[in-house]
Amino acid sequence: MPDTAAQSTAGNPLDGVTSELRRAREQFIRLWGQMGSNWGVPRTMAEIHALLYIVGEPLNTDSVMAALGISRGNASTTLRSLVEWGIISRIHVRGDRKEYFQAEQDVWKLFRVILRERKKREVDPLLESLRDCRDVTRDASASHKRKIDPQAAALESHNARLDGMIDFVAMIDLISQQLISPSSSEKGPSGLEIAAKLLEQAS
Amino acid sequence: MPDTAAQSTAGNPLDGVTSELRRAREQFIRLWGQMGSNWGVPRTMAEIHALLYIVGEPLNTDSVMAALGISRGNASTTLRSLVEWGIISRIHVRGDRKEYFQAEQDVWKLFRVILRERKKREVDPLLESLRDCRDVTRDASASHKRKIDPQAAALESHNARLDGMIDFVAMIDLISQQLISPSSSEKGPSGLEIAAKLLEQAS
DNA sequence: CTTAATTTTCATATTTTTTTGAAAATTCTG
DNA sequence: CAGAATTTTCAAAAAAATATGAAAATTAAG
Repeated sequence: MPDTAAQSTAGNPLDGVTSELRRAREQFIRLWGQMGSNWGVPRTMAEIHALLYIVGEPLNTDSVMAALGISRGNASTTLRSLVEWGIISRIHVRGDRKEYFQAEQDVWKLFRVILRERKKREVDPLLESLRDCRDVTRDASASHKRKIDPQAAALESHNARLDGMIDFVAMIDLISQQLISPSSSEKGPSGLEIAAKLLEQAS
Repeated sequence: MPDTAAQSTAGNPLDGVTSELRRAREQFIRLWGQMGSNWGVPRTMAEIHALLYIVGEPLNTDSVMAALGISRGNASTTLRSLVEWGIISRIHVRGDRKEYFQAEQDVWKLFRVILRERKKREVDPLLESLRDCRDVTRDASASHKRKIDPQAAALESHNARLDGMIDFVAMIDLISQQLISPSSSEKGPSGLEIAAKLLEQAS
């Protein structure tokens, strides 16, 4: 018997519930998967997360395979990746040798985790690279300025644009830091506080 | 002669400048393209935007093709898409029949445009779909509560989770609206004001 | 209206991303 | 430690996303 979801005997968490509940779960999973691919997250990754979030309780690999109709390799790889992102956690169920996975249930915490990871993996490296890029024309600008070089103006405005972009990304970086910072995560609804702050000026 | 960038006779805006400037431009374009694909934007789309942003002046389709080494079809389609997003604009140069394109130079404006479009295209439909999804189990919940149904608890917690997610997305939606709103865009550095507000609480 | 320049379209090709599944590695269990 | 259950790996396959380029459509100019 090939090791695929179709033939698996593991319980499919989308079975054994009322048809409305099942339909709602499937719809949510589809939605979340779609949204993921809009934002550069592999569909299956988003779908597994959606499944674990909406089912609420820990599931093992076979259940995930059965619920989403995906292969063991795919499930294994994607689950691991989700664990690495800190979006789901491994759970050990007493009396069962299989590993279980469960999703963070606090949506604001989830948001903060994703923000932290994307900042670390994408924004920080981008900022560093942008600064390296800025350095390419730093000395050139000085040397051209002394002569009355025809390229000087182009160099000036190029640097201004690059600085504009760097300042912007640095600001995004700083804001992310604020949203991620422990003070935001330890006490209270946290993310909501920040949101409220932002919305104050609506008046 | 095939209609490709390699054989094009149009001026490549990455030529005819000092080697530092050229290198800086190419590096920036690569970076921005990479960042784009991290966030679900086709690499070429991000690269064209990067090119127009960093060169600063309007370029025609042939120049874009030459600079990035892409086909006419690709350039045409992607430029159009960027115009539809409101990220670049068409420019007509007197005495030249060709169309030129130029990128918004204010990074905060660019940010607001992208936010507006992603909200319109992705967040708003998502929210609507999530609410539809919520409706699937709205009546069910009521009818099951009356009997002492074993599914009632599952339904309850499912609805709670879905509501949590909906509230979150609604909040994101509201914040986006604030950042996009005319009051943010008409007077002053705008985006910066909001950022400052966010960072106040750092103390 | 005709002609030539320019832009758009879209079937096909290419590239990139994602998935599969069986073998290998690992981890429990007795 | 042996054996079985479980998880991971990764080469190959499939699917999805992007790009090409030549033909068709459009647009400006004479």
